[in-house]
Amino acid sequence: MSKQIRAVLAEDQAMVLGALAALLEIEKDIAVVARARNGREAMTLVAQHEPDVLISDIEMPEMSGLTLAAEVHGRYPRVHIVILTTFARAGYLRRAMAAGAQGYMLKDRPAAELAECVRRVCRGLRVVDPELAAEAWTQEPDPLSERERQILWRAGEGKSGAEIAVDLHLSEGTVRNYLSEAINKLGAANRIEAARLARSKGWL
Amino acid sequence: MSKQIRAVLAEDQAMVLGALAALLEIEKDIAVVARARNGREAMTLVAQHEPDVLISDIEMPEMSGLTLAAEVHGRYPRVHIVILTTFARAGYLRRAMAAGAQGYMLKDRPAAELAECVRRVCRGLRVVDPELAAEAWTQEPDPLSERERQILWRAGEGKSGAEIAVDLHLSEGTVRNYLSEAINKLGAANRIEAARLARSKGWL
DNA sequence: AAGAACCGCTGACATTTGTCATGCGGCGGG
DNA sequence: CCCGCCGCATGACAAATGTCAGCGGTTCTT
Repeated sequence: MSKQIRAVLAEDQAMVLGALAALLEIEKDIAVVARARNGREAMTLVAQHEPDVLISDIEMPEMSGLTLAAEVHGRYPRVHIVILTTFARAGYLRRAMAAGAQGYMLKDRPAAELAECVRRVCRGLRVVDPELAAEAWTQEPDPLSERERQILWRAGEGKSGAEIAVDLHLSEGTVRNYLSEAINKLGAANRIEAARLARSKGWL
Repeated sequence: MSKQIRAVLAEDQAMVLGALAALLEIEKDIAVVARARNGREAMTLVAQHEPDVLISDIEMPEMSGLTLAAEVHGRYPRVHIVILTTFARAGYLRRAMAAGAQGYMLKDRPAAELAECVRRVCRGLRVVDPELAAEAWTQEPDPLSERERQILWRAGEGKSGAEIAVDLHLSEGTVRNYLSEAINKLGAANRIEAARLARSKGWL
């Protein structure tokens, strides 16, 4: 029997952080050696403890889990990284893998899978939600142009065509054209649906 | 020493659900007798177990935690209710209290507070985040009628007037009127802004 | 029974949004 | 050089959205 797996946990919601730690502590072969509430704190704690694995959320204040993953992977390549997030977005998965993460877990999955995922990752395996992985390969990359992105973003915030035009120094007609194009590319029925769709794919 | 506190837990993210359960199970005086992943399931399980306390998230599929709270409070007034959510919104708090909840906890708070909150609530006390409570008194109350809420919600999802009309068995004109009224009440420029505003205040 | 307060409906109207065809100037590659 | 592409623009039109005034029916008050 090998030694315990030493884990650092990063998650911005304190209650969830504590709960996840409790969940992992149930496992006799895993020990949570430190807890962080944002990316910067996590970086420090990883440096201090050089754990076997870092389990991190993505959307955190100070430093995103993706940035954190990249930095940790660069400086401490022997620390395995598991991203644990709410968002099943192909774009996030792509970036996580590029940042050197070995695992990408969804908070939607049964609690039991977390410990199992940690173990596998520490044995050098990759663990990715199969459905999401499939989607990441299938999914065409972001079809939006930069302009379309800017415009769709503002539209999603409730701005009118006129306001967006002023914002970006464009004519109102042009804004309508871009919006129409974006709606069409995304197969949506109107700007709102288009914005929601793009957001859900991680393109906004 | 009295008997263990029996709790039902409702939370849509399975991993968080499991983790919170693990967190509570650490306490010797609390037992999680059932776990639900949405409001409807929770309702059934409360009926089956008639627990001492129901701990529920707000934003869940099938049935919102607020609706759930109201139903449970109506049918099983002896079940204490704690709302556990990410959102520090005065409107949510207000509605939770109106629905008969005794506790309103934020997922931001330290993990240790959860068990303590559960104990207090079971002793008949109310537990509310003090900062949020203060804000709830300051803020003007929800100006939206139930209809306006239903309609604004759907509008915020990108549905057209026609779709909403079918959804709610109303005429399209009526939908437009309600929407106009809501936009006006909220001081917004259009349905999207109105929906965002209402959401941010916890009125949706 | 009269009035007030709602709720849902209609019709008319102005404005915003979505779609299309088309034009203009700059820029890079054959 | 000339072609084609790209970003931005127009104009014209249909459809969706926002605003208003007003109508009938129900329920609650008085």
